[in-house]
Amino acid sequence: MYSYQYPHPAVTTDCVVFAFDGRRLKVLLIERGIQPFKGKHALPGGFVRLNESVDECAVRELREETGLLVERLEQFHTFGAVGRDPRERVITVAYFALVKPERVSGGDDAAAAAWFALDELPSLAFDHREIVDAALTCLREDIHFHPIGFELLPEIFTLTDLQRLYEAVLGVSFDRRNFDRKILKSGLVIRVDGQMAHGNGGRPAAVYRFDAQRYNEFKRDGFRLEF
Amino acid sequence: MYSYQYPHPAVTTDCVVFAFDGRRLKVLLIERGIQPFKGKHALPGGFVRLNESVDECAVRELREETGLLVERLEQFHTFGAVGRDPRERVITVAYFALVKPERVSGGDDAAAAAWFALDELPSLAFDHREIVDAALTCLREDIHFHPIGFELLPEIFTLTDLQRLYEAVLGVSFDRRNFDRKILKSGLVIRVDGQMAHGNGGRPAAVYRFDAQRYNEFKRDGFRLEF
DNA sequence: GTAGTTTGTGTCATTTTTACACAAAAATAT
DNA sequence: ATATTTTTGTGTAAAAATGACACAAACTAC
Repeated sequence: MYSYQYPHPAVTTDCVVFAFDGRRLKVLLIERGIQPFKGKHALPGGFVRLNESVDECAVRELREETGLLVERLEQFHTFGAVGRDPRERVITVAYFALVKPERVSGGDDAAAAAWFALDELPSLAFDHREIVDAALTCLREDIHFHPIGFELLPEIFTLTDLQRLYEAVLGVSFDRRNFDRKILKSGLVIRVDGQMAHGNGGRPAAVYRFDAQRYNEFKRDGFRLEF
Repeated sequence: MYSYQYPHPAVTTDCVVFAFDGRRLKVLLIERGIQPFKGKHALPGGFVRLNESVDECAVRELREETGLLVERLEQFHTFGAVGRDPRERVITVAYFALVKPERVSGGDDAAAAAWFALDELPSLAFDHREIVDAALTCLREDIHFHPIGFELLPEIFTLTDLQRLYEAVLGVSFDRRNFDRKILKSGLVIRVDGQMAHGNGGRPAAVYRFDAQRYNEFKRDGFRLEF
């Protein structure tokens, strides 16, 4: 029993984990094992402990509930409406993460966790649908400033992969030649020699990797990819 | 006495209120009347009540402590490190607001509140310095997408005023003719006829006001002012 | 091998950006 | 009053970025 002179809300973290399967953005959801909303899908998350920072809580809860150990969790909004949890007053700090496709069906012990395409989300517990929508909005703004491909694509990729990612996130489509020109001019990607991407049902494509140094400069100074 | 089965942190809100005096950005601070950090300067803010949303708390606390009733408070980050308050575990949700200069030395009953230039901030209580810095970073990103001049400048203003605002926020300087051309082409401002801005020690300048409709379009669709 | 899919490649017109200088109007100093 | 200082108003030319656009080559699937 923990007593306070004034009433205290509970504080949780929730994580919206995005991945890209080459066509669509996906989100990692768990199935709730307890009431309320037992059996419904929800974002991985849980209560903040007093001896951990909120950021640490987000990382820990995500790992505990899905097996994913994520390098970077980006806090994007805190949801603090009255009544968003039927049990008690709960304020949740929401994070999003980007993971590479290697980890989507990977060896993580994500028994209860599963990926859902953004446009085929099941009904979610609490206000988690609103949280996912807010995360997506945030990602769409972020993509203008941060070269997020680094975190969502495999180590090596084709320019078409990168273009599909941008198109999926922003919901638009680009001219292939103009897109390539812009990306190449930025110096963000480096061509990987002696390798081609086969198996797409067409002419093999040149493969690229991100230039980590240039990538970090962009993260620091801002990156402007405007279409 | 309020008791819980598990320990709960306290949750507060803090507000970074920015104003622009024509030269520099200023921040509204209060002087703490109680321990801890009694006598030190701090951001206006306080504990979230269970019957109000976190957003409502931010508005209420700002009004109670400074007399300012702000139309829009923008939540930008939640600070959740362990030990950031010596009394107990406190997580704070931070907001920022922009106010017009009319309200800076205005009739608000802001007895204990005072404005400080950003580059002359006193030492602050808690981690509030870090919060101010984060707010400024956020404002610098925001200015690229939102025509914040509407909220920081008086109803009518000169293009030089607007340019000084951008220069103060971003810490750079622009060519006057190129700046004017870009602003005018955007259609964001409308010239106010029959009035000139005298008293600046030079040739009188044409005065402008924001086009509210165009302003709202920009807020919805995004606004790109790149220099 | 045939059809279908995907990649690689370049140019031109338009738009946008950047750099840059001097005269006019007012305030200030003498 | 007069001179000096400060601030505003105005245009152009070169460079860079953007957007539109088509066809041949390399592979896969059948």
